[in-house]
Amino acid sequence: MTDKTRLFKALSDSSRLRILKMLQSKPLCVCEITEVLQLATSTVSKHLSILRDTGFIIEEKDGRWVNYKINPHPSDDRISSIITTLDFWIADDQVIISDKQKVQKVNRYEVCGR
Amino acid sequence: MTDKTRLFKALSDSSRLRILKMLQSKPLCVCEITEVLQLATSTVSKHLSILRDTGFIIEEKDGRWVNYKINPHPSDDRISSIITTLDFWIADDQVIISDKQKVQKVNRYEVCGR
DNA sequence: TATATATTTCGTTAGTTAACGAAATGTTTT
DNA sequence: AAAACATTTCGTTAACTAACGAAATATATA
Repeated sequence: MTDKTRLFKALSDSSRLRILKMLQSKPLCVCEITEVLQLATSTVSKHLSILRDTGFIIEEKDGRWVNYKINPHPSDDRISSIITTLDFWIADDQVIISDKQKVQKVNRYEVCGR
Repeated sequence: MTDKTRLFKALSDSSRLRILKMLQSKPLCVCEITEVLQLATSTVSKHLSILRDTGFIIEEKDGRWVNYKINPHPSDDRISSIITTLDFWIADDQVIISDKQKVQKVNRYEVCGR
């Protein structure tokens, strides 16, 4: 039963829901997500590892950056189901809308390494 | 965002998932659920209040018993969606199968008040 | 090779959650 | 009204989780 709850536990944190919704706009690196969420880098990295380990997202190394994006081919059908219905499940939330706007503007060359 | 995670938090506990699956077989009172899960009555009562408050189940007073059943008309469409796909999401788990067998046999007149 | 940058891992701390038993509440039966 | 039973509420404890900063790892650039 542990593995059954794991999936829901991954979705039980507002930061992780925000990350999933942000990644539905476009792939992002850790420091860009950190900038939007305003959390410590280590905290964001941990959230990303949880979403990756459950299969919601995948990572792609790009030089010194690690880009994360929505998993395009999850092995677990439940993951696909949740990802596709996520728009419906979390509709017009003010925080989510604000995040999406920030995602459009965020630039890793300006944001990172300060 | 708190209310967005609340729904997933409710599903993040194996006891609560077991309860939902049990109630898909038939309505049950607290002591019957307690007998199957082998937890303290107060613990089961707490789990049921969480599932009720999020809208997954409803309670119906029946004399000295309180029967719980799957909410037939949830106001939140996400609840309906989850309930209908719950069969698919948690398929052929050994604990769930065992629970369903126990649910068939359990009898409130034998189990309660010992 | 050394330095700067990006990310992960580790150890710690504060807040949250699930478990329990005891006490309180409510309902039925005597 | 009192006793019996079912359930909920309350207070406590142990386990879990998210947050952080510091240290470790990895890659790019000077």
